[in-house]
Amino acid sequence: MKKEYTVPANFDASIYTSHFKRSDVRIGVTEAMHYILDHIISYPIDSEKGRDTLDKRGGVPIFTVLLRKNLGQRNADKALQMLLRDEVLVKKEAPSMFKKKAALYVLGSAFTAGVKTVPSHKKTAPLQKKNVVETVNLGEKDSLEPEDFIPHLTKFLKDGKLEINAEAADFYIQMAHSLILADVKQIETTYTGKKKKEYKTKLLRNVHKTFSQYADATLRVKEKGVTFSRSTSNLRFNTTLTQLNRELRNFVQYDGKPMVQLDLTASQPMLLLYLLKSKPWSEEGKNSSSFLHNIFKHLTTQLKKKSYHMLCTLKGVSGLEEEVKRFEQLFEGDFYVSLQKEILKSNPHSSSGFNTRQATKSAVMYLLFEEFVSEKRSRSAYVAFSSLFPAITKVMDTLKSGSKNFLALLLQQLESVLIIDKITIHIAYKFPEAPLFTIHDAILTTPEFAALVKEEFKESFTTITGLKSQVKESLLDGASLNDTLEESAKKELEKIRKKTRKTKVSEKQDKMFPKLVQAKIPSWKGQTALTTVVWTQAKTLPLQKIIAEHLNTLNIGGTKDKATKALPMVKINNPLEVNESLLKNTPVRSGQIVPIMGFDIPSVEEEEE
DNA sequence: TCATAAATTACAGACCTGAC
DNA sequence: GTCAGGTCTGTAATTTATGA
Repeated sequence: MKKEYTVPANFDASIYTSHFKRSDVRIGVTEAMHYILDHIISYPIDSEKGRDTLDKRGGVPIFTVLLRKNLGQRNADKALQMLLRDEVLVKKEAPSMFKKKAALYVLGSAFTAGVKTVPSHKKTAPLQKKNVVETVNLGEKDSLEPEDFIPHLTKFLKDGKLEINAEAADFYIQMAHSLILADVKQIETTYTGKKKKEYKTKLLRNVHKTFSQYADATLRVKEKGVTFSRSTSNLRFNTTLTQLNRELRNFVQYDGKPMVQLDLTASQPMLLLYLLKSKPWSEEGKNSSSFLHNIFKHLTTQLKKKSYHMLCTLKGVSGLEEEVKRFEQLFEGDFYVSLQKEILKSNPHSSSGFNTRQATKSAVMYLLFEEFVSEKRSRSAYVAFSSLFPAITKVMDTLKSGSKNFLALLLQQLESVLIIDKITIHIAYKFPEAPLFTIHDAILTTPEFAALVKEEFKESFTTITGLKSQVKESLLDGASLNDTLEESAKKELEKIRKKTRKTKVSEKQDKMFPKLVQAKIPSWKGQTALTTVVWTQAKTLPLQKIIAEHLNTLNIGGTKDKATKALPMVKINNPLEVNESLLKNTPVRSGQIVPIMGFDIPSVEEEEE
């Protein structure tokens, strides 16, 4: 608690506060001004490092939330406002600094000559930042400009020929949706009575939500076109395609033709094998200039914490050669099936986690990317794998020991460089006509080039890594999806049920859509109507269609009761349509409050009609 | 587990309102 | 004019989707 404040010598608070009639306000605001100025002048108090940081930032941060807490909202706001108005303080324009929770301030140029002290009246806590995010990454996020580096991929994304068959996708979504709705009605739960009804209602809401998200995704591709960027951390090339739901990917077309997806089978284990055979941590590795060694070197210097220790441990692992040979043999057949057999052979009792091919695949992902320390080492998947491949497990553990994302990043960078900067460049050179797209470890092209690209994919993978690979080919065709529709719908429902089970059924019933009970429409006729925030909230509702339709029928002074009635079920996909008709037909004046939501989510019974 | 991007929600900060 | 509370808007934070 300070007894006095340090303020600029020529600062006189009474100029700013004398017009306040109430003395407590005068004192409060004066105190606040002094407090703020003192904070600016005597910051940083201690270390050299603090001073450096201050220089770098070019101003003193003030967290408004703390200022208000310490001084009271009114005093803090008024004081800051007046100090800024007369340029006693100047706010630094520094976008995104402190994640917008604080702004940077410096003294105005007229107030930098000398300081004086003034007494403190209140016992006010210093402006500590302890509860607020202290360390903020001030480094700029430098994004690679993909078109400069990988024109062989971006040119197909930019030529406007990549599109999604939105009608077909929408039809598929609706089919799946209705199938799921039918299934939901037959669901038997352990819940009874009211709880059962609640569960189903909630489940239905999630179903609606999920499908409205899917519908949005197709619309996005159609309206916004494709977007792409390349990550600096894992070097992956992210595009609209990588974000798209797996099923919806079947409706993507290039130049009116469907796509063929060429997948590297068991790509992550394969890359692990490549890593284990190359041993970039060994002495020979140090001098090699292959891309794998470069990536490894670069990553170890980047995440250098404990990396020296890590390298020593890696060199000390014995018996690796023999294990890698055994590991490589698994790739002769289907890797996951072979691994599953091996594990079940040696560990017939702890078979859980390796029952099916799919389970084995998940288990492998888990083993690759989870960090196993202390009690986690007793988990069955880890026990089973490590008894079969102790040296490989040791290597993996060591790689994760410095930073737990090391192995994940390493494999992802390997995969990206291999696919994007090596293989696809090679293919593009050989077949310049072939459209090429990537989804991380998969390459997509059109059917007429599929065979050529597939062969080249395999061949250049082998040339670069020295490993034999298998490439799985699948035609992405919306029509063939209908055969597996029921199955997909079941899977989707399972996913949604899992999500629904996570939260307790009875929770949040009354808080479903709290913000939508009332909404203010800022202006109308040619001006902005629904704000984006209100709209995003409105359109996520399962009953999105109702809201806009309903607004159209509303008169001035419409009540919540009126709004609750007449709720037609009309599907509206495009928010813009709704906005426009809202402007034309809704007789509301600027700033008027109109009820948007005044109804509950229909229960299962009501839905049946 | 790891990664990224988009959607969605929460909240800061400025401004507004009506009683006093 | 203040006070106590509100709205509005843009952005940070979180969630949810994708990938492995």
